[in-house]
Amino acid sequence: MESAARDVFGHAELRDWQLAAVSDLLAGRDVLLVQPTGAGKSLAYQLAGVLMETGPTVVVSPLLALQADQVEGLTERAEGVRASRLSSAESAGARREALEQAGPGSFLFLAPEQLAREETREAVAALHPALVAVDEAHCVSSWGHDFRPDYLRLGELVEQLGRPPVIALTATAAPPVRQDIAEKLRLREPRLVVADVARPNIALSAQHCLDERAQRRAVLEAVAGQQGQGIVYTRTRKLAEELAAELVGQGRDADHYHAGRPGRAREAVQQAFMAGEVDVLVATSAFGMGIDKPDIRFVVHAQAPESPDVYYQEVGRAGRDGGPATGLLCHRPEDLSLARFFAPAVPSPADVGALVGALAGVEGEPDRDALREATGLGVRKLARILNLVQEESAHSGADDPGDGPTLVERVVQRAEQHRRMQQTRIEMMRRYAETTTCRQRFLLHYFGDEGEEPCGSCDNCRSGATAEHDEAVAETVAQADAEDAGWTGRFHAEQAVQHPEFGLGTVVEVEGDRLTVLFDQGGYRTLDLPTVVESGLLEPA
DNA sequence: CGAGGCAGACATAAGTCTGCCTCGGTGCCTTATT
Repeated sequence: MESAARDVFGHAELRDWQLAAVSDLLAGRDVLLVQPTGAGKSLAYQLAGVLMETGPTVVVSPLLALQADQVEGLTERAEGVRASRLSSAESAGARREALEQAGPGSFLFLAPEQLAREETREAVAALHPALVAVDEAHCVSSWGHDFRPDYLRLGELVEQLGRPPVIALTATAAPPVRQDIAEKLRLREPRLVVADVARPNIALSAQHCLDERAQRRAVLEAVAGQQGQGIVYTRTRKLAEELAAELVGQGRDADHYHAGRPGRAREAVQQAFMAGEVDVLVATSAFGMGIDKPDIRFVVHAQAPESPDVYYQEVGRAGRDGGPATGLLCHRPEDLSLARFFAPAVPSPADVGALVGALAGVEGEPDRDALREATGLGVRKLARILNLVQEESAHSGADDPGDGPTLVERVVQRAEQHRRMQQTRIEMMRRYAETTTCRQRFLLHYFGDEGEEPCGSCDNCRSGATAEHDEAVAETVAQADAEDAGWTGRFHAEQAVQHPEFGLGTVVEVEGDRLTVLFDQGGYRTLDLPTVVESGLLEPA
């Protein structure tokens, strides 16, 4: 491994986790790798790929532009390594050539939609791939459920490739996202390699705004006080354009980026930002995936995003070089209404029933055109419901038991559960915005890290609010102990618990007389500890 | 879920108010037209 890293990639040394991941893959074991961008995540699958002797490596990657970058980077950096892309943008000739040249040690990049096409999948399977890498694997969880449903099929599709070892890679993933990835990709007892998620050089802060005008003013003032390059994230395209125009009016080199701009303009803006010609990029969530720019000094959110997951991913683009950086969230409660609107809708029992009916008696992979014909559902809705039905069938069978809930009911419940999870993530985002304690620590706990030390650099730590909060918590506990209240010390972070309504869960955080639990069924919930203990609601599982 | 635009009511001038409607983020892919 080390000589291949040196000879092929020019890397003198490998990190321990890279060695561990590669040797697991070579031994045939699946890996789930959670490491920040720039840490050398890609090298793990690339090194394993060149060492595979029986076939090529298939890399599933979400964006065509990202695939192009990866292909280019790999061919340039690695001595004598073949890499190509398979997408709708390639001519028939280029596709044929890519498939013909894909031998052992080479790399084939494609989107999940390509693997979902029978023709492509069969051609790729015939190459007997020795390894599958799923890059930006959080997309499985964040996009699979509604936006790009083929992401949810990856587990099944990879099995049809002969099921070589699979490595899933992502920069950030909270525990339920990790579980979702492992489940949906059908990973087999994967080795979990998780990096320390702390980013101590990013000074976090949040500002509550009373109305839209105050919110804009807060953003513009924050940017005016910043040196170096930065990103302003908005939730709508319109706001991105307006804020960029105002910044230009103030004499800043600003521009805007969103999916509504023509492809060429997007490319040009991104390049200008990477080259340092644009100071402030005002963007929707369209900007960022695959961006590895070390010297972004600030990330300002002009509106609150839909979850701490998304927030940390976006704010985490600041200060990759380890130098000082800031992350400011300008928020109003109304921001989250947009997030609620965007949460995937629960399909109606009638639609689910129509699909379940149309599926009756169908063997193997159903013909989607025929299903659309039979149900009258649109492509997207159909894909979403079909995923839910197949998930539920795989989980507890497609047959309706005599007395239990029917398949249709179970599918609707599954969708409701997913929506509930999403809603509680929104609620956690609200709590982050409004917290009076250390923001870094809040996020670390959310991502499953137990550290108790405050960061010292966020707004709450600097104002003394964290210290005040921690003192009050300690006092509450001390007083309860003095009164022998009986609820202190009963629960701790990471502990498995059971709730009569929400089912199994894991304690995320205990703060004095409140605890936050992540439930499999109910999502994130904050409970009153004395009540919980008194009524015996929560049992250690 | 909430913001913003528009029409119409109200009432007699250019304004407010109400109700109704529409819109809002991420990207593959395919196919038809310039």
